[in-house]
Amino acid sequence: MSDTLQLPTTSRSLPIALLRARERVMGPIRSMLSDVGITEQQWRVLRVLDEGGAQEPTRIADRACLLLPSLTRILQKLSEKGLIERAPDRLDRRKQVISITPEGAALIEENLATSIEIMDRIKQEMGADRYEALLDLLNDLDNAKVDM
Amino acid sequence: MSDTLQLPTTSRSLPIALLRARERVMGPIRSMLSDVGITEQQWRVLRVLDEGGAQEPTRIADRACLLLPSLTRILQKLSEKGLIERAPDRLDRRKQVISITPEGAALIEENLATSIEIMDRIKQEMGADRYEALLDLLNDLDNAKVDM
DNA sequence: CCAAACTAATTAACATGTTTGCTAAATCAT
DNA sequence: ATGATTTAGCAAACATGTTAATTAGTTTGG
Repeated sequence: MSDTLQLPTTSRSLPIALLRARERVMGPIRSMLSDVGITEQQWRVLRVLDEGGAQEPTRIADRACLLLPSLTRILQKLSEKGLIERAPDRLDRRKQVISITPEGAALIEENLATSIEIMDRIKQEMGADRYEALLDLLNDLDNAKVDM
Repeated sequence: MSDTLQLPTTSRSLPIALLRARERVMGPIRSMLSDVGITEQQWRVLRVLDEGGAQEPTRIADRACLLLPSLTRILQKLSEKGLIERAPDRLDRRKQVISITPEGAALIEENLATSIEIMDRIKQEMGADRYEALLDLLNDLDNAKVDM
């Protein structure tokens, strides 16, 4: 397909452009994860636990960009799979402490390289400088105050 | 845990950066739409129909970035609300033709200005040049071939 | 012509997104 | 202290995301 003089409207719509870009990135990652039998969100939770150590659900939700009700269900699934464990917090009985099991850590270990490869392919395809520029702009947008 | 393989921190992780940026943009838009009683996806479908005229579900799904099974349910809801209408395609009886009703068009009319205002605020906050650069990079990413 | 392959749309099943409300526990204010 | 407020987490309800299977209609190849 040759270049068009005018891009379709949807391409200049920020919400849709963000949606499409994310789908493009997540496609290969999701296909990797489906081979392992976990979802994208379950993967994010395991990574947060692997990197940040045992922590409470509220903190996990913040780091993994999940709402607490979603996380509640995800933790139940991960617990059933034997990939995480739960323990009560002794100082604050409202809280729990979630930790990754050896099985969970092994799953991360086995798939980390592939995950990095996928992101590197995208980086190469876009060019490293443009890739970094995109990350900068996305963080800018996240830090923008859009409320009145 | 091995330290030779290190994924980027969340702010330099493209999937998470895309997720956060999108949440930032959609927050105010969702709050506008909840006042009207429709969801973000229902709004996208109505806008596609308003802009592109009557068309078939497959085309709507492509333009609104929705999977066909999701769209099927959304069209049912919009039909119940009286915002769209369905008609059979005379040339190909597998197809339908979906069109927006006057009520649906009125809903768009009443909220488009607010929607544009929200995006303009974000554009101002980021700076117009950076906003446009972001859209360009997102489209780049969408056009990148990440499959092998 | 006709069986095979394909296409459009739907349905089903499971997981998550999102809002709301609830319970229990901790903190605050007077 | 103690009533009001806040915080942590869970559950329910509804909508969408995602994959697989299904139905009905159309096109293709021999």
